[in-house]
Amino acid sequence: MDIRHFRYFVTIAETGNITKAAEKLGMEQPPLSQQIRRLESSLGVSLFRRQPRGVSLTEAGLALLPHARLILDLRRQFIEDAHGLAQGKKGHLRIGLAGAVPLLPSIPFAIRQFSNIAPGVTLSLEESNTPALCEALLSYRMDITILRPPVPDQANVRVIPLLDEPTLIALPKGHPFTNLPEIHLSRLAAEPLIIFPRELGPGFFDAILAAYRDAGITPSLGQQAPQIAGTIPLVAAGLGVSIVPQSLHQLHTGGVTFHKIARPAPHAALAIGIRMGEQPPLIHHFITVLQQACKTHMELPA
Amino acid sequence: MDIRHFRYFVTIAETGNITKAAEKLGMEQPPLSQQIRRLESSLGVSLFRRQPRGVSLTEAGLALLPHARLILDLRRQFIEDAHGLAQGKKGHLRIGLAGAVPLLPSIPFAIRQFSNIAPGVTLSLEESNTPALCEALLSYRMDITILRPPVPDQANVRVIPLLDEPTLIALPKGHPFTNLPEIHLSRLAAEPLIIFPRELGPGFFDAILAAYRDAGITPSLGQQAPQIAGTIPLVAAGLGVSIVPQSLHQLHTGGVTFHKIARPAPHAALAIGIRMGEQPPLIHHFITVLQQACKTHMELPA
DNA sequence: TTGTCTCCATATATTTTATATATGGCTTAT
DNA sequence: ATAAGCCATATATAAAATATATGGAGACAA
Repeated sequence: MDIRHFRYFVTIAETGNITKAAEKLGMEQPPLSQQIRRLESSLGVSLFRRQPRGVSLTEAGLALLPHARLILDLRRQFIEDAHGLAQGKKGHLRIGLAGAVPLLPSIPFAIRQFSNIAPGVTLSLEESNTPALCEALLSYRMDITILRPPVPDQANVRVIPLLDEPTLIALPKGHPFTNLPEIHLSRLAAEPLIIFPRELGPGFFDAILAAYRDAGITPSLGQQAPQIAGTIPLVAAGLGVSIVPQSLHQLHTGGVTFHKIARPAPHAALAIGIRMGEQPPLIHHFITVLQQACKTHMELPA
Repeated sequence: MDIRHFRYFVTIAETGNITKAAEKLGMEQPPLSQQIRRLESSLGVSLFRRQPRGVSLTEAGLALLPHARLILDLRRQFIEDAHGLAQGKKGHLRIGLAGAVPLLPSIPFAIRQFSNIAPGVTLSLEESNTPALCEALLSYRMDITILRPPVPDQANVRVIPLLDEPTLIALPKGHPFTNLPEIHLSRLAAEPLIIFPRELGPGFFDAILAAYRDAGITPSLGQQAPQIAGTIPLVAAGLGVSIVPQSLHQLHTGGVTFHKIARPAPHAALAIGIRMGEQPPLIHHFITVLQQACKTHMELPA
């Protein structure tokens, strides 16, 4: 009982004539006769009545015909689904986002755009830190990530630069520098720096430290926040200042003001991370949409 | 994309290990690897990720797996249905009944009993005259008939005697003979005989005529009724008398009384009619139930 | 009725296809 | 470092479906 047999059965039932059915099936009559007989004997039922001018369905055949059609239909659907998945028109994408990435307008924009373009694709989003994202990626719990380079194992994760986000200084409300149009890092020498821990975001951490160094000072490290957005409440509490990606200015939690940084200012790099060597069409599409969105969306009002 | 491939796919997905899956499938590992690779290339999707310690489903594979399971299930159901049909446990039976047969208690009784025994079988009933039943039988519009022999083409219809039903005389209400315990046919010589036309029921017709002849008289033929039960209103209208199968006494249409016939009395023979040479289990079962019901149900109160 | 035509069944040969066997390479575990 | 597990490849074998050739039974027309 193979797919082939279902097709034979249905075609013969439709033509009522083994010879013509064979022609329709692109084969000769004897093998078709043989296969149908074999099918009937294996099922233990006669599907057709052999008549002088052709064949006609028996009661059993009539009863089973819709069932056979259904199976053929489902098989066709299966194959179509597979092709859809192959072309990235259908499927599911598990997206991992580094801290505060959803606050960056171009990312949600790109995601919305992608779901419009590929309505057959379902998405799931998860926010985490860069090392955890890499691990999830490599253990196939995620399909694509937007992270803050560098990544722990360059060998297995392919990193595609996406954009460089400017950073802002976050000051507690009422801080003396609040009125300055832009602040040079050197003026922060005396303030404890609240920062996202290096092990959770080495790229961002190092960029900030490098900027301090370029400004000729060494920051006094204050408390650490387990998430990038978590630095804001600490600043609001007066525990120090922080350097954060520009997108965080969208967090309208009272008690904190954001300020431009005079050059040299650190940048928060964002990149796409995918498994090395892989690039299914679904992921490829998504990357294209992301890059496009980041190019056209040169947004981020200060 | 064959049934086999679906099974391979599902089994590998379940074991996560091609070698073990092959064992489970009763085959060796290389052909299984080969078939899955062929399947993947024909679908254009990778179903599995080859990993050092086995294989794991890709997103596409995960998405397609339930679909494959469904198809395998439906195929199994198909085969089970076919076997059910083969054994007469499932299916449909188109039953043709000669005129007034449903009035005979043992027939509906048998039908009810059969639907209890074989709940998977659906039944359809149709009442018609014997020649029409035979034709429907031979053109496969019916599967089994209960008719009044003889039948037109003995060659193609197999007739299995079922029972001999006594007949009654139907008199218009108030007829002088109404009070007699039983009536000899000879006393009906003067009464027009309302009868079911010979072309629609030769067996019954001839049996009545033979009884008249045996009684030494010739009936004066009155109006004909297109159905056996149709004779009753004609009798009630005073157009004559009629000889009817005993079961018709159940028709409580006013204006007619039924009376025993003194011997020699005609009998209305009932028989099962099926297509010559065929006897699917479903029909065989039904015949058995019918015969049993007619034996135990030696009913028919006068 | 006879001849012819249509259509299915059977028999044999051929080809295709799947499978088994043997082996190699890669990765993980001990 | 060595062994074990697992998948891939190559070749050979076996099984299967199919094509070709032919026969037979019934239907239809003359």
